[in-house]
Amino acid sequence: MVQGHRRPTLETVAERAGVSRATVSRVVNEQPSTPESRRAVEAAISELGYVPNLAARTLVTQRTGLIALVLPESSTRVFSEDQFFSQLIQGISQELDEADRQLVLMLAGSVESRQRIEHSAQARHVDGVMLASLHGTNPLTAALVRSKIPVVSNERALGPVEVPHVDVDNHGGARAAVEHLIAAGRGRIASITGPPDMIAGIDRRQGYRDALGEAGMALVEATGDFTRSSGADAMSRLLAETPDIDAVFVASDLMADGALRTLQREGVRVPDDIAVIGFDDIELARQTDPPMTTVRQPITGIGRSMAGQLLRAIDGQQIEPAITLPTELVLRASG
Amino acid sequence: MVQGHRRPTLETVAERAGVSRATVSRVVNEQPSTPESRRAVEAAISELGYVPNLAARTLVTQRTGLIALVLPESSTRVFSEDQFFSQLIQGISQELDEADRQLVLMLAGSVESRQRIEHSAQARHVDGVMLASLHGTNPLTAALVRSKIPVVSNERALGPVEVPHVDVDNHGGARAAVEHLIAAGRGRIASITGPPDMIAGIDRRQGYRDALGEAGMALVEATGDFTRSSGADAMSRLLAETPDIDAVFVASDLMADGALRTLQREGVRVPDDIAVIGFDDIELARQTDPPMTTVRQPITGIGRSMAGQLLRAIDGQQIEPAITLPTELVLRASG
DNA sequence: CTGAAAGCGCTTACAG
DNA sequence: CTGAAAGCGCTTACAG
Repeated sequence: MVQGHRRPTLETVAERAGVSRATVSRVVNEQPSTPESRRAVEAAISELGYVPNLAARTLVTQRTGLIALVLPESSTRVFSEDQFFSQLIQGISQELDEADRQLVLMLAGSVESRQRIEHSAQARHVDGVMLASLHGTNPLTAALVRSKIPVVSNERALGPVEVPHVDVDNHGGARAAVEHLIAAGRGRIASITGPPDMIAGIDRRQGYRDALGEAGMALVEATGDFTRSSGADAMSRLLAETPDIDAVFVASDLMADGALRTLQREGVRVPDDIAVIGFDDIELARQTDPPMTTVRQPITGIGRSMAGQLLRAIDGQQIEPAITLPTELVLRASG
Repeated sequence: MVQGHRRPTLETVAERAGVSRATVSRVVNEQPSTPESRRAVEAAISELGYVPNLAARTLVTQRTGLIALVLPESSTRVFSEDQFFSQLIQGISQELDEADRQLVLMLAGSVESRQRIEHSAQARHVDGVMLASLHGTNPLTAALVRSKIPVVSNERALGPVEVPHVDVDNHGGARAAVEHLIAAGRGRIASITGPPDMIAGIDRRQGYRDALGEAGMALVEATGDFTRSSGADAMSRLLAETPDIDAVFVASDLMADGALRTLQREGVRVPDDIAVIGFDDIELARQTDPPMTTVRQPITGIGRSMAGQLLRAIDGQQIEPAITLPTELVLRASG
């Protein structure tokens, strides 16, 4: 491969191969051509080290090959220890890799960054946008939907705008966890809930409430924000206010780890005195003491599915307005 | 703002404002123009909702405004609970936001993805590349340096290639931690080290060795891979093989958390029986029981500095081949 | 300061 | 299947 002073263009390759630019373009884009010209072009390409210029291609095709993932930078969750976003990105990457698309990460922390993202979408700097855990009230969601760029979210929107989404059965998962506790004979079941302005917080709480309601049992709730320390604090409050509880359903594994640490410090035995069940099944759940019973959600699968849906939407296909992936109760020692 | 059927172009704006395309371009790019034409153009822009086409601009300026961050997807660290990458990204984003550049995330897991990244760099799909914790032997590093695209790494390369980097004083930080243990009267100090093929693992281990060597004390080492479970396992081995140790310097907070869990399970008191010091000072360090003494490294600062250096390199400026940021021993209860 | 014009590097009907 | 030509939407010397 010869390195010239400047990058070779289609023109250079055409000259070398003795064909027209159009023919080179067709070979590059794998369109029909005679074996001879294909061979000549391919030889020229590798001799010159030709790589197509993305900008030029984008200018005519109106496709950038870039897919944005918008994350709420300011959220305590993104940059907490929670593995949710890491796993989500992993799933998304797998799918985009296969489609030869490039992931672009955009953090929607400040007002300015939100405007930049909105701007990027309007200018079609990217072909489509994935929204992850933006609170439903975030103005960005509505703005993107309005701009008509293909969008997929990882949860249903809270506000009036409709946005296609891929989510898990938060309600059913929470309900299954609580029903398991009831079946195990637990009589006073509390819950450490997630933020009341996030779907994951709302739906899991509702699952807890519905399960207890059907059993005619009383609600005992403490609110957290999906961080470990909020779980630890919530557990302390529960212990102080309702010392007779014998089980806790915690809306995330990280909060459950915090709760377990509080219980351990207070000398409360798990699960003998109080059973604990988390939600997520991140790696941490296998490493707590005792290992954590939890509701597994297929985070990587959400990522793959979101990316797949978005790719189809960009392709002009009709996509389902909502996909709900199943959860699964994983029994370990804590509850 | 009027929404036409298709996006407005410079041409449309020029017509509406009654000036030439060149004048519109100059106003958009904040070049000198008379107040009157500026006003007319700005009015037309907002009426039409004009947003410049990135591809067209890139085609002529040869700048994309995109900056890549390449992460080793396969590494256990990226998608572990370790907050290192999250914080690094946060720092990078702050800096890029200010410069109005867009971050593009590229995961270098598979051979194919590495080739795609190399390809992207050659094709100048991005203006520059940041490398984070790619093992020095990774062929990608050399390939990028060869392609002459501006590159900055978060650690010095292990192989023969030189790459500008921003790192922390791993050696000095480790040394300070161990010297603190010695000064506190600990007589048999072990270390749980990081991977021997990563700079952070190598340098922190050397800092431990040098501090012990000067004090004439014997080395007691167990190797981990920066994950929590590897820290727990290494601690178990140390306890079994050298039960007389009274302190451990652990090369990362996450491994130190694993070690603390092992000690707690084994009924070993911290710091009374064994003192523990970690490295990183991520949020977790404040939440362990007891709270962790650790070596703080300014991860967000590394990100900002990397991005800053890269931006300067892209700008054609000469940048320093190496920047080393200081670490700081944070005293809490564990050691 | 402004406009006419060239050119960035591709793709894609349109003929042949 | 192939080539000549137009065009994607900008920026930027060059005159004036």
